[in-house]
Amino acid sequence: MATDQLSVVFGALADPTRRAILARLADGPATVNALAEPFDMTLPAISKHLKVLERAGLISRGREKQWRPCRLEAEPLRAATEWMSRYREFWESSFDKLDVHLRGLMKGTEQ
Amino acid sequence: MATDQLSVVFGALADPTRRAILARLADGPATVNALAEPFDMTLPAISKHLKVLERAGLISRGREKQWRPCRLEAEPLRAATEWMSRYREFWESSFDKLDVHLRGLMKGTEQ
DNA sequence: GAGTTAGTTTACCGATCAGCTAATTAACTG
DNA sequence: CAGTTAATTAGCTGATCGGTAAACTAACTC
Repeated sequence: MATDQLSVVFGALADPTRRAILARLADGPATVNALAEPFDMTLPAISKHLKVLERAGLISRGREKQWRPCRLEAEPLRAATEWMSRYREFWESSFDKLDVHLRGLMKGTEQ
Repeated sequence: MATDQLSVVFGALADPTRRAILARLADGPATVNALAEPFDMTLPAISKHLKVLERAGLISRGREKQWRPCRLEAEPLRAATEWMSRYREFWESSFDKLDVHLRGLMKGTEQ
């Protein structure tokens, strides 16, 4: 996968297990075992998913005794949302959609 | 990659070439060759990227003489944005961030 | 029909991904 | 210290990804 920030974030979100982990963390920090519990998957697999999320900046990890609690870091989602917001006008209404389309045509013909 | 709609959309966005193609299509429909022009990449490579975008529902393709014009279909971005909006409160302000964190702790201790 | 333009398909390649098992590290507990 | 709990690392596998070159299809043009 590409290594630019946006690609890494979108890539991290492109997996239902990882999205579910983020959803769980929205309720507060959790240990790796707690995060793994709902999934029919080994702990190393979860550990890898967490590493992907960490690389994307979507979680951070602490140290507390023998636990490494994970916490949600939503900041990268701001950049991702901002990128998508550029296209908002295209889905907000069919009117906008037509409007944008016509503007595109006008630009193409230099009028 | 997982085959659920959200994963396919996020996966399609996790590549700078594909995001650039979408940006180009925001200015209006374009042929495959026109889309390929800015990239130092062969046509089959672009063709594959377009297939990924099409599978995600982010573009549609027509037929006009010997051309297959691509057009932006931003609707899937609505669902993606909606999914992310759940986390908006986590990045909007540090106050909200603290607030949400405290709510999480309270939930954890059953108070 | 021959040639050209637009694009896709096929087959291949090396790299990365998502999962597993087994082994290892780190910290607590008796 | 021995044992347990929490989590990571290492090494393997099969599948997918992103790219290529070569061959092919489809439609237009002379």
